[in-house]
Amino acid sequence: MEDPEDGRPRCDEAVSLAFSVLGKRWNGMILDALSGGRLGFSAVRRAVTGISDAVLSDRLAELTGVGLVSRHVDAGPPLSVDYALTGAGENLIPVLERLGEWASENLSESGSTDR
Amino acid sequence: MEDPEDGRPRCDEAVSLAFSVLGKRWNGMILDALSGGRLGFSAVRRAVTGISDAVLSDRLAELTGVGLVSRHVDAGPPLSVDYALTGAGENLIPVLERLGEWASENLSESGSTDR
DNA sequence: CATAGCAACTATGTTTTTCATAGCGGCTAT
DNA sequence: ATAGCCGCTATGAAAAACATAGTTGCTATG
Repeated sequence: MEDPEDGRPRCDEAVSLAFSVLGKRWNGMILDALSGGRLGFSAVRRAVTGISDAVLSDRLAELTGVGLVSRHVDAGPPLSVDYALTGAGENLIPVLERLGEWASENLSESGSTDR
Repeated sequence: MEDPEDGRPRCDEAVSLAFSVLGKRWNGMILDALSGGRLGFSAVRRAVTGISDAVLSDRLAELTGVGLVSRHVDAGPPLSVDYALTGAGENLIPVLERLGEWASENLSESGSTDR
């Protein structure tokens, strides 16, 4: 027998699921950057200050993998690739806004110039 | 002179600030675990499945440092320490709930058994 | 045309984080 | 007395993130 609802506090599964993607560095910021519309690789890099090419490439692939971002290639001739939020990704936008409000009201700019 | 609103998309500063703390592994889950009330070190560890002592210790110090969690020691004799959300931390709860809803509606359980 | 530059990545090697495991001092339950 | 829980800290290994350089394809400049 396991213990079904044993009263012991636990982190909510859904929240845990959310942070399996948002709890990794940059992911939230990338999604936020894309909330304004589709962007090319370099545009995302510029929007998310501090991220490196290698990591960005990795993150975009990951976000695409979980279905929050879609990748679209236009074989021009001037080949161009752009990334955009999927429906699931767009649903996150309002939550990100709430998060932003919370941060600016409850988190001091200083505090963690860590890393 | 910098470029004030130059039209180029950028990740919102507030969101970026939020993820400077929530974008680190475990932090969001720890805060969620504490949303139900104060907990001792081991209780948090049990609530956040998978975290190790060393990392938990680190994260709690960090969250305490940015003012989201408060640490309270009761020198019993049976010495006990507990952690609780501060006002700032509590303000995050509703946002975490939104995040949870979003995750269960838009994120598939599978997908990233990463790490 | 040659040189330089941008876009979109990949490759390489180093630095940081995160991790599992072990241990410690104080107290309690058996 | 022995074992066990609580709240941590120490240690070394594994994984992630990082800066930097290089690649291919196309364009803009001289």
